[in-house]
Amino acid sequence: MFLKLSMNKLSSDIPSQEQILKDRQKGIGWYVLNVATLIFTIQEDRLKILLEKRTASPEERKWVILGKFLDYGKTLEETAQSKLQEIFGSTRAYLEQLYLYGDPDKKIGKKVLTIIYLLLVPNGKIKESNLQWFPVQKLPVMAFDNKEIIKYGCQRLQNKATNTTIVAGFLPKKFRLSELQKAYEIVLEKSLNKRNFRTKILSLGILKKTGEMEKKGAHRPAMLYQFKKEGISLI
Amino acid sequence: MFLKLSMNKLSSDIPSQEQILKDRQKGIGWYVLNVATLIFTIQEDRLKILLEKRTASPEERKWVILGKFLDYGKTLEETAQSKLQEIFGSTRAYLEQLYLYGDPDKKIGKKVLTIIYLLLVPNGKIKESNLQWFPVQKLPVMAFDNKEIIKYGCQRLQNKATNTTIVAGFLPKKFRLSELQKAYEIVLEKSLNKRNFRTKILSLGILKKTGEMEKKGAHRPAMLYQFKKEGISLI
DNA sequence: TGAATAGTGTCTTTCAGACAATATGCC
DNA sequence: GGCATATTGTCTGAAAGACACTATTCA
Repeated sequence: MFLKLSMNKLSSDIPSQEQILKDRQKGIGWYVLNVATLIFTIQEDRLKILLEKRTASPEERKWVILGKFLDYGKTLEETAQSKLQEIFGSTRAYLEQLYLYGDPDKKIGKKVLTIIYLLLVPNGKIKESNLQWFPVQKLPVMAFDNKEIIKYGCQRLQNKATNTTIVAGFLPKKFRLSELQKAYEIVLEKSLNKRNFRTKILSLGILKKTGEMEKKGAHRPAMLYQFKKEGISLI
Repeated sequence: MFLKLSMNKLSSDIPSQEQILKDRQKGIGWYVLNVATLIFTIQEDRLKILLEKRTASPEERKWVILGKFLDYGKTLEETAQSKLQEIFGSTRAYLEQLYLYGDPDKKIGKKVLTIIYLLLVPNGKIKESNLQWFPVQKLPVMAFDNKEIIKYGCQRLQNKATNTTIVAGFLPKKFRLSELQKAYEIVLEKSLNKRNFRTKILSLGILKKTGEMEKKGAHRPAMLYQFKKEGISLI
């Protein structure tokens, strides 16, 4: 039955059974690639990650990292970002490749590879209902080994935050220096000295005043800054 | 013809044509994974990389990065290291995953993914004749986009050398401090102050004296050091 | 005027960088 | 002794860290 199917629908961009069998002889496996996205944001002064609830077994009702399989003709980045488009209706985000997992299930030979992407978004509203933000300090019951993957992602984020401006990915385009400092403090999980933070960040010459002030609350208004160029810099 | 073949040899660890076609409908592609290894060493006070000469077209006689396709039941690391075993008869090396390339050939949809691994080996003898060490400053004519990949690998190596002990991967287990300094100088492409280098590296507390001295040449003998633990540390 | 956050002055400690001296082997 | 590399002493200036002060808004 399925042989008929394969004859009719064989398209140029999919491998033939013949090729796969030949490759098997030569010790070459065929795989699907799961593009997994660790989508982080800062909400309520906490680092949060976006997760999805499983509706099918196995591990039904447990939570998982978002992911999407790679399709022919798409790049990895396009695939990772298309997730953002679905969820937020926007693709403004910092995006970075983290790690490819390819550990096989020794018994059957696993046919799924997983590439992890790190995405930082300014706090956004979710359009889908099966998704939810969770503080990384307080994750729900997670399926498979997803908890460890998140831990690894947090670690990389922290390392990167130590010597780059990566946390800028959490902020709007224009921001107060105290907002930037707060973002660092949340990610690094330690408080910073205001005087030293401001001196350091301004001495790098990567920020510029917008000229606009933000008046909010019963206190002195703050200058709004923005980065001179997109992307992250070393600090 | 090949349908018959597929019926006879269908094994449990390879995907069926039926599954691949179903996946195609759902926007899921199937790929082979090339595990590419950037194998670096230091020879004659230069950073060198191990390359292979192509014997088939296209790009015949041009040089390429070493690589091996991932097979079922193997891990990525195992695959990368098996290359070392073939070449040097040993797998002692520093190994680190760098980057997954998945940019498609827009016309046909590329079916090969490439994961780049970085490997540092102490200067070793090659068993195979179609391989050759090349200084990274003086690469031969290279096939495809391999030159850019090597450039990227060198950059990552340099970045990593700036704040870790990664260059230890080039040294034998026991070494002189001046050897270690030399390795840093070659990778970072700048000379370092002897006094400051020694103070810094010793203050980290990651090295210990072996008690052995190396007498070589008409000068004061040097203490041999070794790392307290395997792997790389921050500096 | 007081509460709250923005922004600055300045001292101390630490560390990177530079230069130079002494130590110990072999010939 | 002379050469070559190993090892150590010490000065200087820049940056990190800590503490305390002044500035501006609103209620």
